[in-house]
Amino acid sequence: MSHPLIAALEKHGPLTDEEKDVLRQISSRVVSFAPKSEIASEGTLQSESKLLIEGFAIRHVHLEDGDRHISALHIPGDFVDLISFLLKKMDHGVAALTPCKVALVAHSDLLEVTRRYPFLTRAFWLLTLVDAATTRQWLTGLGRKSARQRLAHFLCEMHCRMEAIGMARDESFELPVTQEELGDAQGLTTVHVNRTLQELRADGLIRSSGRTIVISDLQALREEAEFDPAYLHLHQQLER
Amino acid sequence: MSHPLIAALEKHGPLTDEEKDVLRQISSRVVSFAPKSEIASEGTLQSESKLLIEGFAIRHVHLEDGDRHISALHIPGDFVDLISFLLKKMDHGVAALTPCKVALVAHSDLLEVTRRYPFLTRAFWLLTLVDAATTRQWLTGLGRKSARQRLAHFLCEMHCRMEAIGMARDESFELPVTQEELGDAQGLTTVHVNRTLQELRADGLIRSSGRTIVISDLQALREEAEFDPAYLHLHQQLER
DNA sequence: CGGGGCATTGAGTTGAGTCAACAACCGTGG
DNA sequence: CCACGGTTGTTGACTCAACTCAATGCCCCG
Repeated sequence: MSHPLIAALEKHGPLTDEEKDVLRQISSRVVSFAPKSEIASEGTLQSESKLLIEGFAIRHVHLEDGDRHISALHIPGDFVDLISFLLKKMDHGVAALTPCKVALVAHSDLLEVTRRYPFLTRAFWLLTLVDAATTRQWLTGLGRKSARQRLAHFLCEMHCRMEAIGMARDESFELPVTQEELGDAQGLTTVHVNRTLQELRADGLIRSSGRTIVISDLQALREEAEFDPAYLHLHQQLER
Repeated sequence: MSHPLIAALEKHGPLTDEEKDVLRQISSRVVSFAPKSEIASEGTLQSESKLLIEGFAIRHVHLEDGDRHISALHIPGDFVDLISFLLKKMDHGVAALTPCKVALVAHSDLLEVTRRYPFLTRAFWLLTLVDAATTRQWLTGLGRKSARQRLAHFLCEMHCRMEAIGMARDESFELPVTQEELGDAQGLTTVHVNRTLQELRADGLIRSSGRTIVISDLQALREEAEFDPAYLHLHQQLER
């Protein structure tokens, strides 16, 4: 397997050998996290950003009444808290959903990169922009779409992203997320998630057994959800 | 009045004279937009980013059923579509709410800046991160807070941001937004916005006449909303 | 083979939406 | 200076998508 960080950035433009070397150097420290453990806690100061190499993680915040909200689901290759490079204090937490392997990238190294490698800098910046675009997409869903549309949209998004990193086979992929977590992400209760998923199954749009999602009718699901993968900017090219 | 772009970036660290010159040069082209006109349209390619100098603007998307969602409200000093520098194709539109003055910053100039001025590059990047943090905050509101809390939170946020650019006097500020627009932003209907605002007024948290908002009890409003201005990162300093 | 997540189901409730008037405000043209 | 029409704000009556509460079933793992 090629280096996940290099792979992620190369989608947006070819890298020089020197740049690749730099990326390998700054991401060589790898640590593991157990499921449910916090990779970066809300309110803390970070001195390194974390690149998810293996496993799934979420970005979440806790409200006073004990409620939780999940604002992102991260998959391998995601730079889960690149934002903490410039916004030192975490305004949300990041937690492992499954066993995770994470590369620690020191902020001091990132600082050096921004001084010397403008192209890499823009590539990193781009990653945070795509992240933000995804958040906006979720926002629109929560603001104006039905539970059914939101879940459909979420499944389309995950399918697309998993496919992009080679973790979807045909129309099926692993989604190690409970219905409770789905609800916390899409602003729904567990009960309602359950019923809505049943509807999607009954209507022949998806099949799912345990953690495996199979999209039976991608076309129809995307129409339901008004899903257009453009916002993921999977093929956005950067100028040198 | 000092230059709005310089003012915005200097909050995060002192700039050199050279850097200030560059900023002045790249933002010297200023154009006007009438209320309701589109500053940048959804789906189009941009070759310049737009800095709002005067007036209010929104970021919005339209859904198939004719519904609209507003994902941001921009005030003077905001770089409304800095993201289009790297994500050329707009995944949302930006429209003027009031008469607006906008500085056009060519993407080619931004590219040059990223090549030569690492500190400015990081400062620009930071702006997009704060923007994203705000979007996440709205997301959490839509996902897990009541209409009342969301509106309270929105008012706290606007108060804070307006104060930061010197456009709030004491606890009052202008908010040239209709109840319909408020609803489109916070995922509510006009009717419900109306009733909820009345509640906030009745409970002595705010007063409002026309476009002027007066926060009567800032402390109480913030508690209601669980508002913590940290996410606005108004004083986040950047290293050189 | 027993306990702890998860998923599912049923029944009753509610925050927010819908629909439909009506009132207040504001700029414009006569 | 006023009448007019369009936009925005307000109200009332009714509906419904999603929530709450409370069981029950299921499956995996030790």
